[in-house]
Amino acid sequence: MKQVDIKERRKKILCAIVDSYVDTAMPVGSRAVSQRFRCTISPATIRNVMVDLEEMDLITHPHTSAGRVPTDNGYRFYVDCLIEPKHLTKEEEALITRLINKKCEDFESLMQSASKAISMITNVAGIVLTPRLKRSAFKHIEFIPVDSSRVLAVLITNSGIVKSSLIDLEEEIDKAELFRITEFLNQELGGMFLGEIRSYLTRRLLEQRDSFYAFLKKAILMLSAPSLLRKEDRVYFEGAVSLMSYPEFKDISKARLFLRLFEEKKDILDLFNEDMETEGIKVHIGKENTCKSIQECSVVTCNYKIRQRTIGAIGAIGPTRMEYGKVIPAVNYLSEVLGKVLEDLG
Amino acid sequence: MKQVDIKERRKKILCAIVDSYVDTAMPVGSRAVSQRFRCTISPATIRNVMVDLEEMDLITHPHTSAGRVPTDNGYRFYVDCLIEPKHLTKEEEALITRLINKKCEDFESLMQSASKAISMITNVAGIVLTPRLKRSAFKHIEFIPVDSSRVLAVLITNSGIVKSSLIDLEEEIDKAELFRITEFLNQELGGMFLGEIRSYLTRRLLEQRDSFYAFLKKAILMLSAPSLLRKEDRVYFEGAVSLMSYPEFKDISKARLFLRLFEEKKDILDLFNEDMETEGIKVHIGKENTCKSIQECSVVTCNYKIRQRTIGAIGAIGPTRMEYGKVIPAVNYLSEVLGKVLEDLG
DNA sequence: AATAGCACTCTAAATGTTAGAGTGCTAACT
DNA sequence: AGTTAGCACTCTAACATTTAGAGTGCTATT
Repeated sequence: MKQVDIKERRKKILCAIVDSYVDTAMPVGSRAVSQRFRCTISPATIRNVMVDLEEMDLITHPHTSAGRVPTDNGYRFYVDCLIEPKHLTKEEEALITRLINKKCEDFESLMQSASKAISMITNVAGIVLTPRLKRSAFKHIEFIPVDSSRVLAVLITNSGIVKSSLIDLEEEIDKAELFRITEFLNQELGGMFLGEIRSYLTRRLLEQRDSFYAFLKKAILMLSAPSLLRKEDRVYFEGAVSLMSYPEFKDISKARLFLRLFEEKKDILDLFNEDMETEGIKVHIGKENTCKSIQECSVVTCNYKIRQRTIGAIGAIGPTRMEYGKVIPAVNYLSEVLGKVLEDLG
Repeated sequence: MKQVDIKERRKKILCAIVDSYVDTAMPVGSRAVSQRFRCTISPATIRNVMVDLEEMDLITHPHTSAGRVPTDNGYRFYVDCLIEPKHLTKEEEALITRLINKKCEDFESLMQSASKAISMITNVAGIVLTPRLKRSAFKHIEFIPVDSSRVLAVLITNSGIVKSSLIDLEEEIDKAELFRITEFLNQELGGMFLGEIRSYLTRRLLEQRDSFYAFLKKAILMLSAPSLLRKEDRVYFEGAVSLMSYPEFKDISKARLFLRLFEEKKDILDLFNEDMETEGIKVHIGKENTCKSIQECSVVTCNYKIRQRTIGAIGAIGPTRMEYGKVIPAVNYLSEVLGKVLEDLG
């Protein structure tokens, strides 16, 4: 019973330290914590608890005579056990709907608005990955002859992505055949996930022979433009610049390290692609990140879906000292909104 | 005669100061300049000339006991009179061709490679504006029925841009009519500049009557999707992060001011759009820029063309202390290359 | 267990000091 | 004349020194 009580207080004090540090970015002294509890606990007592928390590697000392700062472990504990999922305010939800709806007819602006919305609400950088092409479903394809030997393939998916790719056939185009191929593909592939199309068609090819074999082979060829089915995903990244005013980045070399993510988005892509495999909110704190350039940052990600199927991911990134209680519900809420809007669009 | 001689030397000394400052970012002392001339001129003499140059507002003093630094006027004079247009080295040209050709099948990557190429060669940030839609020529349009009342319009231009836009017709689609409209538009508009299409069709509309009037009106309606003919241009911006290692940006607030361009690209767009009106290289130095966030930067821009017609602009941006002698030919060369590649693509 | 008191530690800001880079001026030289 | 050498002077940047105060850890007390 007493034990539980102690633990409870430790939690409260840790919570106070994290909250205060997140708010002010200054190491938190025992006096400051005491005041947070309206002086119901004296600084000396708090100091004792602080020593315990420090032994548990939940907080540290920058130096002897400084206040305490949460460690990565401290944040982890805070995120896992201490914050209850807060909800967004009505105003915040309204802001999101406004931002998203204003631009929802155009795919690019939609992605941009979504990442901007995250960044505005959380005060950290917002990230949105375009729906993964492989996970999108085939809706329609059309081939538009451009000149005597070149064709523009236009692919429409259920996630609202329209991909086009110029295909050089290196021979005269037979319009009738082009038409038959189009008909065939649209009939055959409707609703299929793009990632499966290639193997499906190759399988079909093995079963066929003679005249239909040649036809099918040509159809496959038409889909093989590199940018059509396996185009790399894009990353929309907003609000990173305003992060630069955080004291964490007052050292320009740290700022640069972080901003590099901007130009070299592969690390982000890898991280998000992996997180996409599992359901719901994921939080990566500081050193938990394998990627070195964000080991003083935290990343919050969430998958988003179209018709129950995960198709992409969104997230937020900022210094470990971020308002997890706000960031997590914001990312969560936006993943739902984005899924819905894309569903309507597709 | 003597007068001319003096002026000639002033020029040489200014040139030395600019070159040295561009190279080292340190205020240039009389001794350093003297050494640049292999001590053929003594520091004392140079000091005298420096006083003259300072009176002409071509150089300044950060403080009494510091070396000299070029003013905006100094750079202006340097750019206008002192550097002769250097050519790119073979290696640099090769690098450009390599970067560009690797990605030229895909429009987006082409733009990105072009701006990256500028940034790599000049060591400042590279900027590429997508071809302005209004200045591009109509090549082909296709309407793909998506569901009972919605159609996807796909527009192909001569600059390789493929724009698509979902159109909600709010009534059942008559396939035959859709086909006739497509035929009509493709026949009628081929080669026309997109900026002229709207007014052309409206003019035609006034001449017509009865059945054809209704037909034409519907055709116009089909082209009126907001993102189809008047979609805003995109800005590709590469290398800004590596600029951050310049001493000019060691002050984080200056860095932020500059990076804001990244997220808010309107200023860039305005500047480039204006420069696009005139032919060839334009250089804006420091305070010459109306936009406040780049008043300690210089911008070098150049239009690029398809079939003799200006269609977009590219450029470079960095601190006023940039290697103009390298940046100018690089931007110039890339504008030519980009035009040619786009011509082949379209 | 909780608290008050006190000596101790460490930082950050303020102040002082110094070396050296660079100028401006004057007088001498060509 | 224009050019140069010499020298006193200025200013900064870097380093050392001092000091106030925030915060701790420990011990004695309640």
